[in-house]
Amino acid sequence: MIEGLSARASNLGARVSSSDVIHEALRAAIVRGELAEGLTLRQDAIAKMFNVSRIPVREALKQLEASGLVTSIHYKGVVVSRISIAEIEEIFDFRSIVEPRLIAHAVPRMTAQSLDQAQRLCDLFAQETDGARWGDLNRLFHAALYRDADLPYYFAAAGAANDRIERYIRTHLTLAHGRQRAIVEHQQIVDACRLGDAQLAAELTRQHIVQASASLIEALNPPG
Amino acid sequence: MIEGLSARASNLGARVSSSDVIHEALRAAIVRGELAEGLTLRQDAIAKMFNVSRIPVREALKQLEASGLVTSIHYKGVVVSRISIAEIEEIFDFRSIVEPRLIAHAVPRMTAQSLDQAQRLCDLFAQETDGARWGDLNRLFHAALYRDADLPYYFAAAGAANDRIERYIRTHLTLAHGRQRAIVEHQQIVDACRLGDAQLAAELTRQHIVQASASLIEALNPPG
DNA sequence: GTTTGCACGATTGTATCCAATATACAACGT
DNA sequence: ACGTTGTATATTGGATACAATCGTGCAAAC
Repeated sequence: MIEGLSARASNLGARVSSSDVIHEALRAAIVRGELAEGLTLRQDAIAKMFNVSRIPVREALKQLEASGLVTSIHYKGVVVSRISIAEIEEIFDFRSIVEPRLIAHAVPRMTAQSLDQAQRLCDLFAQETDGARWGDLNRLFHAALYRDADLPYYFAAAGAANDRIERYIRTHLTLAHGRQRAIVEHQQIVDACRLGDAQLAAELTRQHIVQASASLIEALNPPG
Repeated sequence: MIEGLSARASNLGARVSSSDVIHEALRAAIVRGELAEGLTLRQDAIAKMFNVSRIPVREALKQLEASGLVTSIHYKGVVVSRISIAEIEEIFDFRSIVEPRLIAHAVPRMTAQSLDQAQRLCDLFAQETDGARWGDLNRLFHAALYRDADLPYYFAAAGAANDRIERYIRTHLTLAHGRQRAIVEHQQIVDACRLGDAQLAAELTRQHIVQASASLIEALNPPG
């Protein structure tokens, strides 16, 4: 009788609050570099965009503040966090010890399905011509490799670290040199996973991150 | 002329909002285990305690949610996050790779003043008779060792990881065995720092964390 | 010309109020 | 007795309204 409904049923209880929607939208925009560093985010303007009051906007901003993507100044507003070159280096360094641990743990647990998906994302990344998509595909690729690690805290920590520097990774990937190198290194990592060599996969991941950091820092540093 | 004021000047712009005060109070209470896991936090009750409306309370709760200390369920409320033994192990493991990096970086930068303070906290920890203070002193001790590393992202990451498990560290420290061992290991770490041996300090820190994890997990696991 | 005081608008912080939803329990039929 | 339905209450999510504060421009004073 009512079983026919189940296909159309949705989990209404899982409906997200406005503040969560706004939080995610702002997060994505900041991470992708669509909102420049130092930009002040006006509560009223955001509220109007989403057609809500300022209350959920403020809650979203508090969440962003907790993850460090914005900084708030009393009675002045919140601004998209600035990040120094030293901090970028530090966060890359952080990734270089966290992500190898993730992939090393993931390799022995990796299903053929996950491996296929990683390979597919690897190929898509190599073939994609739209520069705006490279950042997304890069992130999806890495996430696919780490998912089977079953280390939620590490996974979240790596994600948070990525959020802080993804902007720069994106610009890095637009440099022909950086992207070519990433394509090669991604394939090497996938191959190591396919071989089941966790140590190799970890070391390649570490080098991949260190390389990216070095070449990005070089590009960012004022020539002289 | 006006330079004499600088010592008395305070950053008025940094005046905290109600929501920040509430956030910090809740955070401290959860971290110390004064608010049990699974407890639902009623906005109204908290608002009355602080004599404010529910708005700043909700903002504080959103911040806590972002750092994982509470989980929110739509239209039901926020509850103090439960944490599984597997997660506790994972977070200890995370600390065991992050904190050695911090101390290794700190050692060559450590001032005599920091070293003295670490030694003082180490002694205070060993002498303190009030069990409720052990957790605070333990945390202050570790923070003192990491401060000079000048790695704000690592420092914050270690702090966040600690927040999630500090409750359990506290119970661990109330076990005579755990505390005695911590006292010895703390002194060894300080000694390594005084010698300027970054590698040794890092390795001792790693072992300190691994030991604590093992003994705590053993205590938590249902006997059988 | 520079500095000081002040009024005004813009913006944030918070209180109060309303709507949406969950939970507990009573009423009811079988 | 048992499960179902209706209803009251508690609680959250969000809108509106107001207070506190900041920034700016402008005029007055020196």
